[in-house]
Parts: sequence; C-alpha cells; structure tokens
Amino acid sequence: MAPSPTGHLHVGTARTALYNYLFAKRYGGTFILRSEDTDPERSERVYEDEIIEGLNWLGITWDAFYRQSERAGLYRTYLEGAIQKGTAYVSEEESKKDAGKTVQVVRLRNPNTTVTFDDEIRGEITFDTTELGDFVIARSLDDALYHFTVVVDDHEMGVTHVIRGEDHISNTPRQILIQEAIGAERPIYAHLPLLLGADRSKLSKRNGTVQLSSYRDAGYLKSALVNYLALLGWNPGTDEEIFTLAELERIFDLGGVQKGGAIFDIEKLKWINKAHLKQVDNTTFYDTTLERITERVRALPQYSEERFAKLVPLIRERVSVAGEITELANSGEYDFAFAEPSYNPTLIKWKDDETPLETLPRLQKIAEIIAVVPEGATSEEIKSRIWDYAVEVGKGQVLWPLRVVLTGKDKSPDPFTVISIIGSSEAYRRVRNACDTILSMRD
RNA sequence: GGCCCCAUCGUCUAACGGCUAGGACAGCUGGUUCUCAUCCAGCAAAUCGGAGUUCGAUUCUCCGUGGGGUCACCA
Repeated sequence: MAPSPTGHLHVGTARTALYNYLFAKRYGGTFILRSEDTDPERSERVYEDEIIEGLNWLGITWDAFYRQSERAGLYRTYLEGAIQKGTAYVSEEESKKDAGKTVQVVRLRNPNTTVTFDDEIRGEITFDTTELGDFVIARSLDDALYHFTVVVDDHEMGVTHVIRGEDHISNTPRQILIQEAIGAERPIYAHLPLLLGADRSKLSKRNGTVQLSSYRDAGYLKSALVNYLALLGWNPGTDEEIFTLAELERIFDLGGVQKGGAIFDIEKLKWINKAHLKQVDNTTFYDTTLERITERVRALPQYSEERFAKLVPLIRERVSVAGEITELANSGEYDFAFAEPSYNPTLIKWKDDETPLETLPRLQKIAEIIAVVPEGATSEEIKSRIWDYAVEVGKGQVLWPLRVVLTGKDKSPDPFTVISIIGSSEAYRRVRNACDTILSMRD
C-alpha cells in the first residue's frame, strides 16, 4: 500500500489499504506501507502521521514501512543504470516549472510498443504506449518522479501484488515500460473499483464526506467502518453482512471484488454501525454516552448520575451512531429525564375533540395510583400498577396523556420506563402539576 | 476529444449458459402495549438497447448508448 501524504486520509485510501491488508493476511503475505512523498511541494509529514494513525485506528497493521524521500540515492543508481543501458536519457530543455530556466530532466526511451497486462480483477488490458512518448521519469538524477520510484521500490522490495484504485489503470503501461527499462519483473496487478459519490463520480469532498477522521469523529465504530468498507466492492459469496476484521482476514479474496464503482451509502454504514453497536458492552456504551451527551443536558436541574445511568439503555436502543447522541441531546430529546417538561396543554388530549377538562379526571386517577408506587420501582412494577386501569378506560386514553405530562413530547419512550427513570415522586409531581395547569386554565 | 475501464431493483450485491432473477439497506403496509424506538411479517422495486452464437443468454461475441477514470518536470 503506497499512499502519498498530500492530504487527509481518504476513506478510499483506507479501503485500498484494507484490501491490501486483508489479502496479505489471507495468503500469509507481507504488507508494506510506503509513503510516496517524492513531491516536496505537496507532501507534508502531518498527513503521513494522519495516514498512519488512521490505519492503525482501523486495526490495519503493516510488516514494513518505507518513506520514498529517504531513498533518493537508490533511485539515482537505477536512473544511472538505465541511462547507461540507453533505456533512458538526459534531456536538456526549458523548465516547465520556471519558464526561461534550462534544466536536465531524465526521459524514458519509449520503445513504442503495445503493452498488455493481466489484471486480477479485469482480465487483459491492452495499451498502445506510442502516445506516451518519451515521458519524463526524473526532474534530475536526484529527483526521481512517481512512476520511476514506484517501479524501483516494487522491484527492490519484492512486491508481488499491486492492489490499487482503478484510477491507476492508465498509469500501469508507463510503469511496465519502466520495469522493462530497468530489468524489473512485473508484479500482479489488481485494480479496484472506485468509491463513488451520490453523483456517481469519484468520491471527493465535492460530493461527500471523504476524511476517515470525520467518520471517527461522528462516532462510527472502527469495526463498522472496516466491515462496510470491505463490503463496498467486494462480496463474501454468502448472505452474511456483518463481519469483524479477524473474520475478514480469513475469508477475503480478490475473486469477490467487483468491477464497477460503488456509491458510498451512508445509510447502509449506519445500519452496519448499529449492528456493531449491539456487540459493544454496556460499560463502554455508558462511557461513550457520557462523552457524547452535552453540557447543557448535564446542567439541567434534576441531572444526576443515577438518572443518567437509567437513561443510557434507552438511548442505546434508539441510536445507530454515537454522534446522534449529541444531536438528540442538543435538540432536547433527553431533557424529560432531568427537568420538568414544558409543553402545550392541548397536546394532552387523546382525541381531537377532547378538551383538557375531560382528560383531567383520568390524570387525577393516575396521580392517585402513582402516589403509592415505591420510589425505586422498576418499569414492570409500575406497569402492573397502572395497566388494569389503562385497559379498563382505554389504553390510549390513559397512556397518551400520562406520557405527555411526563415528557412534554408527542414521541417518547413509554410512560412506565419514564417513571422508572425519574422516580415515582417526581412523576407524581409532574402529573399533579398538569392537573393544576388544567384547572387554572378553566378560570 | 484520444486512450482505458465499467453496466442486475433508488443503493450495495447474488445467480456451473437452464426454477416465479435471490439477499441486504433505504421506502411503504401491517402486527408486537398509546406515541417513538426495537423486533416480526408482508409489499413494491432491476438484468441499458440492438444484432449474433445456442434448444435456451443476466451470463458468451459484436455494435450502439450511457456512466466513470485518465491524459504533469503531481501522486
């Protein structure tokens, strides 16, 4: 895997690295990470750090690491060898970078042949290399360019398989020509389909979120990202869709790789993340929730660790990505647990034509029931006390207004669970207050 | 535009040349304790077009169309 540290770690780069890693693991090969930082103007160490950190976060590890900027001497040796053999030559010409200045670039002597290579994923691909001309392979003897350094390194490092994005297909004939010029063997190529944005063009900042770190920041689990990225463009040959990295290491195969590009679908990622979230243990999820819940919620008048702990399981059932916890917390979704709700009294009515005054007797009856519920009762115990009355009068008649006065919302967890979180005395207060409000409206 | 790659539901995909083209996400409907969520059940949804090979084509060949990639003294 040979990324260039010229920008943030792209999810497409992460997927390519993952496929390389899985392929190496599956067949007991060696996975090399090579930082292609030969362009000093575009390469930055912070990006290299980000790539390393990001891949490690995903659980992708390598057996060897190289940095091309530290291998200029090696490239020079090969450059001189090629010039000596006459397969490359020094050409004195006007610099394209600074006009007017004369420089000595190294060009490949193009034999102008037809190059055919066998792609593991696509089969035979043929190019006429004539149109390539005598392309430049080095700015100077000490400044080799990408195509040349790649070929030298693959040769020196004994690379057998080059698994990379489809956007490199057109680079392959150039690199094959260089291989032949320096007498290097040809590796096996496998060109992966591209990751696409919703507009079907190559996934980029224009048409989607591309930074791996933004998914991590949004709270996606690394295991879910690995799982989704593996499945985007590859299928295991079964209907199974949830995999761990360790499982993928055992079953990944280039044969299951797709030819066509795949749109990055955030909805499916969310679904996979939710599936992985189910595997997370309660303590970890508790900590995650604590991290993601906002200060505003923690500052609510009735906030306590006890109530928070009781709220967590309920949050767990309702989010697919940790970042949603922050969103929901900000929108006031969890306020009912830590503060008396405020709401429009007309929301209390069960039927459209019902007046609050007609609802009142039922709330008063519920208040009587709740008054004798012990403080630490479970939702099941609470339910058993209210249930008979609810069935007798009509479930919606009782449960809807109760839930509204407890949470202030038309959509929320069921009232029994809510009472078990806030406690029966607080629940009693909220119901009583609602009754008082209704009575005061009459005047 | 030249060259190269690709083409099955909206999306990700399955289908030795051979069942009503299967699964998943999303969508819709219904059920599970009032709403939400979960879970369950169900519905809808695709082989780009045209020739050819064949008893038979999603699958093989050709042409067309469409989409994408790439055309640096970047990687």
